[in-house]
Amino acid sequence: MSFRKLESDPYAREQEVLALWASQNTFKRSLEATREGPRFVFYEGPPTANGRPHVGHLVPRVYKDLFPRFKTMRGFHVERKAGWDCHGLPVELEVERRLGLTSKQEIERLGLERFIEACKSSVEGYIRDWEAMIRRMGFWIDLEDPYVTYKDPYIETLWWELKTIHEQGRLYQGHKILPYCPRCGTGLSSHEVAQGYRLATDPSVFVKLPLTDGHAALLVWTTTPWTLPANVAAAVDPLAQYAEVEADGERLILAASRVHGVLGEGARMVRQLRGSDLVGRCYEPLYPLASDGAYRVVAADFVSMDEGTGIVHIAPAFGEEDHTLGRAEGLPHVQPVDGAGKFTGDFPLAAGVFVKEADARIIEDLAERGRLLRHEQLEHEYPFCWRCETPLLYYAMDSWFIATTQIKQQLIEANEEVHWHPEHVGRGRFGDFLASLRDWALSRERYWGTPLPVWVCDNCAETCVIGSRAELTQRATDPTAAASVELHRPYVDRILLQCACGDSMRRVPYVLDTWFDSGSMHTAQWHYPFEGQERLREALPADFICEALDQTRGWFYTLLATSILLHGQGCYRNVLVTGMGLDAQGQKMSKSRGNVMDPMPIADLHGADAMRWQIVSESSPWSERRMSEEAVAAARFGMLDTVRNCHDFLALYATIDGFSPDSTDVGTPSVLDAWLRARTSATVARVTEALDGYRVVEACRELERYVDDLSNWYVRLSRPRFWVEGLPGDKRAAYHTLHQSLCTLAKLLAPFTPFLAEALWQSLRGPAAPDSVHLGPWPAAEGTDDELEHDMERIREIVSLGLAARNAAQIKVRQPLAVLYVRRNTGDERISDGLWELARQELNVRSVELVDDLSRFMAPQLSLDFRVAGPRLGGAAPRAASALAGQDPARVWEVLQNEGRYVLAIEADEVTLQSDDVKVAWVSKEGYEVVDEGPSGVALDTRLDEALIAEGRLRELVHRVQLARKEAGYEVTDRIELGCEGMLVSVAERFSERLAREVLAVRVTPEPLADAEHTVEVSAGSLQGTLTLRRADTAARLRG
RNA sequence: GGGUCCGUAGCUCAGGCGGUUAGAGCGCACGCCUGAUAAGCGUGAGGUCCCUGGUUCGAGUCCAGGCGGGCCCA
Repeated sequence: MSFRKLESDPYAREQEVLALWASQNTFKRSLEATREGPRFVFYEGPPTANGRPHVGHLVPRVYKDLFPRFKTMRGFHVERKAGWDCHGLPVELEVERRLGLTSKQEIERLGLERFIEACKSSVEGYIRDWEAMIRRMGFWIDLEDPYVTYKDPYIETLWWELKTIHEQGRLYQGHKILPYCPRCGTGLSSHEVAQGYRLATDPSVFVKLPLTDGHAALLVWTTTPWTLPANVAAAVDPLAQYAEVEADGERLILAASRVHGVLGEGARMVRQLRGSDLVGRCYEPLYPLASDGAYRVVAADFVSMDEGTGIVHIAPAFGEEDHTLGRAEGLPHVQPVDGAGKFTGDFPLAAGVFVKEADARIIEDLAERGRLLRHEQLEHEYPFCWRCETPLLYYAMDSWFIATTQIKQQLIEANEEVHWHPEHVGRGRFGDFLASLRDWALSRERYWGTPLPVWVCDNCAETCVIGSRAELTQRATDPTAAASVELHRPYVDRILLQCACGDSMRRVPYVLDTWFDSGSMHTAQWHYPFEGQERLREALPADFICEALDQTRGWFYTLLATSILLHGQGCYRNVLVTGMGLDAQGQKMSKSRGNVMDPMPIADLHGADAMRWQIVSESSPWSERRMSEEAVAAARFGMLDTVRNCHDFLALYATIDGFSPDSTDVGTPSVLDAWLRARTSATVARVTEALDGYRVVEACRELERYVDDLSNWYVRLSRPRFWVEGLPGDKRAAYHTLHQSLCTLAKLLAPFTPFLAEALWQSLRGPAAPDSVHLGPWPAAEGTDDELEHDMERIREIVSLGLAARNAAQIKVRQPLAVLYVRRNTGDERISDGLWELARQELNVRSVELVDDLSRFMAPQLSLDFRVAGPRLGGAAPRAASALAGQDPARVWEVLQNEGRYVLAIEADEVTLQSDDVKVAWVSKEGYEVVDEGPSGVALDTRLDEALIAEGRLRELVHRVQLARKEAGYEVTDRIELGCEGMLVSVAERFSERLAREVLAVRVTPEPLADAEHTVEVSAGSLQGTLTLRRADTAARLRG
């Protein structure tokens, strides 16, 4: 058994650990080892395989690795199946860019086969990038058996799901107004639209609609002038007050409450009328595109009085409320815009022009015809396509829906059972979303996605939903082709089904919203129900899922919705929501902003562990975090290197002494050892409790405090114990304690920094121990001792005050002092001698004494408080002040304390001072240095006598020799011969034995060595002279 | 406009049952230590706890309103 220093280069260290894990198959074995344990079910939220991973993606992934590792060490079986989300518009867009395509027409011209295959290879490429990142970062997830949403078995499960939903009567085809991307040529679901709201500048126009029966015109307002050609009605609130006013010689009608806001002071009231008075009246169309029944005033309940004119322009083709109203009112449907968002020939003024670009032309036309009151620019939030940034249009479209509103109550109830971390996401953001739930618009008119398994008869319009490949084969006109067809467009589109009517059925041209793919992973990852029935039963619901906040309406929702639909229950118990990863400037990291950071170079420079530690220790999972190389470096040097140093300290001496961790002789533990054991146990307890409650930062803070105590107290104070020759009981105890502590620390760090933990473990473990820290059990908290922890804290406080006193007195620690007086605090009596001894050593004082108060080490300094005494004494105040300065302050203070007053003689006069006339400042008396900080105070005796000075010189000399040894490059075990000269001789002779022992000198001579290997001049105060050194074995060789 | 979180030292963040003098780490300054040495320790400077008002003997903390920022929704 031999210890070695840990590799200090993070890259090299982590590569060694990765190689170890690979060769020993550690991850798989950790799963096998827990096979019989209780399950802790984890679901992997599949990364979208459409971009390289950046550091922002690391945030949830660190937690997704941390908790499974923790639970595994706690004995749970934590299966971790990887997953890849492969379909969707983003993939298509990327491929379009790569192939230089810009529209659906071009894709179809190219041929769907080539397009789909390009999508496939694009996805595969990104999966490989992700795999490389996951491996490098040490994330343990089974990459060899992932679920892949574009593979046929996965799709087959989705088909089964849709058929099941269809059989529940919850899959329907509807005609609804949907946000539509004219560039992508497809409608978007509400959660997709949610991704793309942005501040935009649009025209804001007020348009006049002259009534046919009178001289006034209705005033309407819109921010989408391009919808005006499709106007067929104007809606008013029948219960609201409207006003006919005259402004600039025109008669206008608008809501009474809007007159001031829209027209300002200049409008003159002509008459008041109710909204219901207007209903049914007709107006001159702006563009006469509609047939009968249009261009009239209708009543509606959604008319807002907060903005606009209180009269709403109605275009049923372009608004959901308009559409509903249009149906109810029997208004004609005017649709002058085609699928690409361009005006058709029905509207010659702007035929072929993209609607948003036609705004200016329409405004100009209306102005020329005197129909425009005014127009301006308005900044507001407007939805854009979340991938291609094209402004969305609201369009009446055919679409397939899942009637999720039917299961709204179940969703809400299931959500109440979920433990959200933080709680407010589940309550607020997610809860609100469920409360205002809408049906799920499922279909997309695209190519790279799960095909909607719906076939419709060409002849009789019979509809058929297919739920499996077997069913497809059975119903197909060509069963052989159907049996092996790839379940993607265009291949599957070629499969025709036999209709009962004798004609053939054709698949509808839609693919699914990709969120249905990933949201179905609880079921589709097992290819259920065709396979994996047992596994589904075991793994529903998940105990733990974790993704970033932006998944709230995405994955978190679609998982829950499909689970309720298919299994009648929710599918996750704990959700840990992480904040977004921002760049160093606080900007959200995104491809379009161009501020993404590649994790790999940072990992190679500072280590995956440092990145992991930085992420988990800095702030709570759900807070946003700025990612930067500097922050990672800080984690590395602040925490990880401190741990490494503690280990290397042990390794240095353990190697010299041949210490074996397996020896059963634990030596004779000191109070310091007892304290570290107690401290370790307390840390285990606190870290465990914090992780059980998903409070990660709290766990990290505990570990940081512990590592600080270990390094800056235990190791520092224990150093002399390791310098002793041989292996006495105290030294063995120190080895055992430090070794045990580091082993426990390795286990505690394993979920956080798995590489460093493993490297520690490999160095420290005995032959009987598990061959990976990740295969070992989580440590148990045994033997805490609150009283001892508390006493040590008190000792550290006293040491800190004592050092502050030395600092103030400017006496270095190397100079021994006689005594430190400590003002007694409650509980100080019970502190053991061993602890007091630590304080003596650390402060280099002969004794530490408890006293009841420190006043005898201090003297008062008195001065007149002019603010109090001035008004009372008037002109006498300055003379009183100088008289006071001439008194003995101690006596004045005593009298003031005892009698409350002091009589000052000033020339022939006398002045009586009261207690509050005098300001007092306490200063240390000559020969003492007092540091008093509220409840704790100490007084250091700074007086030196001959013996102390001599001791100080010895310490100085030892220090100089040690420095010289180091400069000479000697090993810590090398014996030396030492030659002293000049004023060093007297010190060396007086303390020859101690000097020799402390610097490992076999011989100390009172003159310079003749054949010295190293010579240094010493000049430290009165200590002047030359030191000469030579290694003893060199000396022996020379003599021999 | 609605929901939600956040605003504390130069930076990153704790604290948040109301209670002496508001903390930590990093950075900075000064010093110490030197057999962990490309380490370690101490001390110090540095704060309008976003603002305004309220409750209270007392508010960083509770309440109301506002300002600023993030995310989500409309």
